[in-house]
Amino acid sequence: MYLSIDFNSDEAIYLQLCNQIILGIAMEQYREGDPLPSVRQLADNIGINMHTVNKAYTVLKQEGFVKLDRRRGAVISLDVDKIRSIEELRRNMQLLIARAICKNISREEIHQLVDEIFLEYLGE
Amino acid sequence: MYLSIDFNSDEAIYLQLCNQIILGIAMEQYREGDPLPSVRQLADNIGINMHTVNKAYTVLKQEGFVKLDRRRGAVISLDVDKIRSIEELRRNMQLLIARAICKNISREEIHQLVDEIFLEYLGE
DNA sequence: ATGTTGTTATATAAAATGTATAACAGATAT
DNA sequence: ATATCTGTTATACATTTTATATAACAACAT
Repeated sequence: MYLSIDFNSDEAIYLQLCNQIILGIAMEQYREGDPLPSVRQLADNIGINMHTVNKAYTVLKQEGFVKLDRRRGAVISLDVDKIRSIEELRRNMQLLIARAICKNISREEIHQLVDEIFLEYLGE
Repeated sequence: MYLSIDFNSDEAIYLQLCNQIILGIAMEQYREGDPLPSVRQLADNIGINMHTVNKAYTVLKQEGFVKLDRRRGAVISLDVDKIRSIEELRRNMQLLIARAICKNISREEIHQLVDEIFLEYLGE
């Protein structure tokens, strides 16, 4: 479990946690059913407060990446609401592509970037 | 100048302004050299504070989308630092794609989405 | 001169973020 | 049973971010 937090980042700690865990799932470091560290363990490990980790886990639960269980703690559990996910992806992608167009980045360059990232994640 | 602000959004007003203006540039509603409304005009128009608009304009300047001029106000002016822009795009795209993979969205579906958005923006 | 720019300063209020303790109920292992 | 581990909830506090409210300034246009 390699979670590196940048305390000087302008990004909130709990969001950094969310993003890195989602990256870990995408890169198949974590799989369905795998447990995450308990909020107290992870907080101690990183050197932050328990509630910051708890907030990250709560967001991940809300967004359908983990389930929280009093017995086993936080467990990777993917709830795939594909329609909703694509809607959200489209909204965010629109903003990224708008910025890209303003910076003279072409459609082809974006396609290539997408392929590179998929290769990096899945070797696909 | 259609700028619609959602006051109930969790997204900060000045960021909504930034994003909509960048969308406007990408969709070629605004072109290089076009003036934006003055901070006071736009603030009055929307019904928000002058400084909120000023912050949006300052961020847009910082990110190379406009130049600010005491004479003419804010003017669309694209500073294209392509290398830096691609780095930023890659970082953000990595997060989007990680989320997409977790939600069983395929590489092909993302390519299609990119094409749809380009069509929407540029008819390209 | 008057009015418009962006800019800067100060002050205030609300919300978001992160920390610090503490306690609770459910589950597990001994 | 007891101790220990879960997530959960509550309270309190400090800091930062966000947004507003006034006010004034220098540069420029008419």
